[in-house]
Amino acid sequence: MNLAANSPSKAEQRALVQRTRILDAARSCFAESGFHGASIAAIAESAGMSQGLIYRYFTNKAAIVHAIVEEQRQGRGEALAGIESCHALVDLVMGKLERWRDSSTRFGSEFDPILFLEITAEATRDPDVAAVLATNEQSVWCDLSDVIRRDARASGKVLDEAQVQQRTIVLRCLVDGAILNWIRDPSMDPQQLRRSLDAVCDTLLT
Amino acid sequence: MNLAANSPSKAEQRALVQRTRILDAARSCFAESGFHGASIAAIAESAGMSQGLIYRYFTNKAAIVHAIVEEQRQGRGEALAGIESCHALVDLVMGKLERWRDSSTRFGSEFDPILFLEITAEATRDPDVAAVLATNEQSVWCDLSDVIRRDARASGKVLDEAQVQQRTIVLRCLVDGAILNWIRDPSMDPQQLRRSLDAVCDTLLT
Amino acid sequence: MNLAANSPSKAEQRALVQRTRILDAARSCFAESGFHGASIAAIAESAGMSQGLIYRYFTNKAAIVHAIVEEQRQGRGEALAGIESCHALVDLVMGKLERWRDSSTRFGSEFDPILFLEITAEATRDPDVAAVLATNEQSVWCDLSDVIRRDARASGKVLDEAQVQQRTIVLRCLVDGAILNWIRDPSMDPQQLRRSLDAVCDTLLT
Amino acid sequence: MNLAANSPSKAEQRALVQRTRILDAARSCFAESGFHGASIAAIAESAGMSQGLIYRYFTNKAAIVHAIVEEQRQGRGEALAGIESCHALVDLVMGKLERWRDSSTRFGSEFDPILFLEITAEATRDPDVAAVLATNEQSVWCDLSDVIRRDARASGKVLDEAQVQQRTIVLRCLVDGAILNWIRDPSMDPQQLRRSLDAVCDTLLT
DNA sequence: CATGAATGAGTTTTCATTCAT
DNA sequence: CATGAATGAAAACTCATTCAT
Repeated sequence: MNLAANSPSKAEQRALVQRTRILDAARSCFAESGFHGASIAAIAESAGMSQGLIYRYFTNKAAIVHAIVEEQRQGRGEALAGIESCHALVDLVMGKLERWRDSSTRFGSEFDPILFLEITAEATRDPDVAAVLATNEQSVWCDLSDVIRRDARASGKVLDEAQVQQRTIVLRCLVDGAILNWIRDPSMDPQQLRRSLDAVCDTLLT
Repeated sequence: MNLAANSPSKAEQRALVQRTRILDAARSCFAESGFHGASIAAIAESAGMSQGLIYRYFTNKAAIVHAIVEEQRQGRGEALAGIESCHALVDLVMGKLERWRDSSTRFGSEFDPILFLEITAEATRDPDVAAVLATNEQSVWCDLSDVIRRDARASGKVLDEAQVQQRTIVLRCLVDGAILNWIRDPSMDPQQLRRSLDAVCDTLLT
Repeated sequence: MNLAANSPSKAEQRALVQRTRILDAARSCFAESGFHGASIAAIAESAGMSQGLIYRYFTNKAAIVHAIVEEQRQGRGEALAGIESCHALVDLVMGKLERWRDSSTRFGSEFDPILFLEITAEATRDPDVAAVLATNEQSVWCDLSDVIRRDARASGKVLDEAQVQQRTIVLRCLVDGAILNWIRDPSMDPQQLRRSLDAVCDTLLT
Repeated sequence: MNLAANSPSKAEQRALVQRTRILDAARSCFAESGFHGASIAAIAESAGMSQGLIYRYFTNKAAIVHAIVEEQRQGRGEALAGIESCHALVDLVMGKLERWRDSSTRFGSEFDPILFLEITAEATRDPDVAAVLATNEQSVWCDLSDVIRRDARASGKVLDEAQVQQRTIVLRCLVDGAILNWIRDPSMDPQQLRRSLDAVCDTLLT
């Protein structure tokens, strides 16, 4: 008997595969047309299945949106988890942005700046999305504060709590602003952006 | 006949009033429901006119969106035009954000951060919107660069072109990031955000 | 100015006409296919208009059902209002049943036994329908009791309240049962049914 | 070999069990949501089996409806078969109605007044159902006539055929009307209803 | 025998757009 | 100039039925 306690059954595996197919399709459709602009029909076609089948795996279009939101939240959390310094953070963000621009076909649950915008906008309408975002903001805040503290410690400085908070805010604004500008101004030079962010990071330790 | 060359006729004046009524309504509907979520019916009702009349002044729903985009672009330009220093810029942005949060009925052609998001997202889909945005980015870039230069001159510093560019990028990211964070994290303390931005502005002159 | 206080405007008149067109179509579709079996598409086609237009006059399919229920309720009330004796009641009911059978194309808001069934069944599911029915039952009860009392008085008898109630129940069951049998057994002889009901009415006065 | 001519094989027995499970589930779903409102999915879940399996035992959803109709017909026949007098009939009907109201989970092949309505309504649409009902009406007619005759004989009266027919009609209307009223007016007092029906039965023998 | 994933046609409902008045 | 009734296409969602496993 290889039916160990938690090993997924064949049916469960298939269900997972299907959910993933739908989410992959939804992600790309949402990024292309927005949450409201993308139709179930488009997602179904992109996923290569009938519209009806989607409703076997998600009760709602909203449920798909929520799943995407949750997925992006997790991705953001995992990415931040391993970050040790401000410069590493800049490197991470710039890397993701460049990888995103290069891949015409974005697959996997990779970070997508347009989805990031879409989710933020949706949060002002859908309370469920807002709730997920609110919770996430707190953990992001903690992660960034830790980065700031670690960075300071590494360079032999001592920051009081007020200083940590201030710098955390700056870091957040910088990162979010970089993402937004990346979208708003596709002609922006990545190298220059990266250098600018790094420069601010340096001053954060002064 | 006082119908001199450029003085608008009565009919033209009326047309302008009507367009403004529609745009006011559209702005609030778009901010509330998004470009796709807001219906012509809702805009018409909010404008206190029939749906059909809207099509006398705008050929399309898209045309209304474009007008709103253009309007916000102008507003941004005018606001930046009078700015003399980084700190004044921070003050301007924070003032707009706080005024927006306080006004339950957002009205007039005031800056709206949600609309700002919506427009950015739409630019990735509608090439016309993207074009307007791209043009605008350049003039914003010039304005911000000027602010940086003026600030430097005022404090007796001399910056080479590379330094100006780098600081301009930082300024842009900070401002956009502040707007984004304002939406994503409604619990954020405005005073703290303002102090953080001011702090970075100080370092920009060091 | 012929715009007297309550005289309906042209628009209101048109709206009324359209509502009536829809209700006429709905009545016949519902009678033919049942509340759930009849589609909005069928009603729209039967009414000779687009599906979308129906939603200008009724918010819901449920709203149409409710309007039909209300309409039948009123019809029943008005019909009962003028009844003076049990025999007149039997005559009324039988007349309506025969007229219904004869008219292949049932128009107007005439009583329809199949709708009557459909409404009763729907009341067990839709609380709104149930509420209308419950209220109606009371007024029907009063009307029938009055008929019983008047009949008794006319034949010089005195009935105590318990007797009135008992006979009212019998009357209700007889009428409803006649309607049900009329549907269940299309081969039933109307004359015989009428005689049977009349016979019971006679005994009610004994 | 004990597989005598008519003894059902094990497979046949199983098939019977499965059919019964499906019909039990269908009955309760149909009573709750109506023939159109109840989905195969709901029936399958209620029966604790897959949707596909249902189609091994019934070709159609319509086939299930027909089976339910047939089943209720048989139940009605069997119930009437043992009836000796009008009062016994009233007792039977009232007993079934009260038992139905009390049982929150209606189960078994017990009589269900809502199903009774649903079937009658369906008969006006589905010719097959209408045919079953028509045949049934005749046998019910015979049964009721017999009850009338027996009752008369028991009380030493002689009725000519016309009288028997008239009273049979009254009996049918009373019973059907009682069922209909039971549904339409859930606040009705069972005792009073029973007394009223009994009172009419008494007059039928006068 | 049994499953339940999959389909496709159908459902109700919405909405940008047009046009007779 | 202004209305708002009307349309048709498309949206989200449901469901009876089939079929590979």
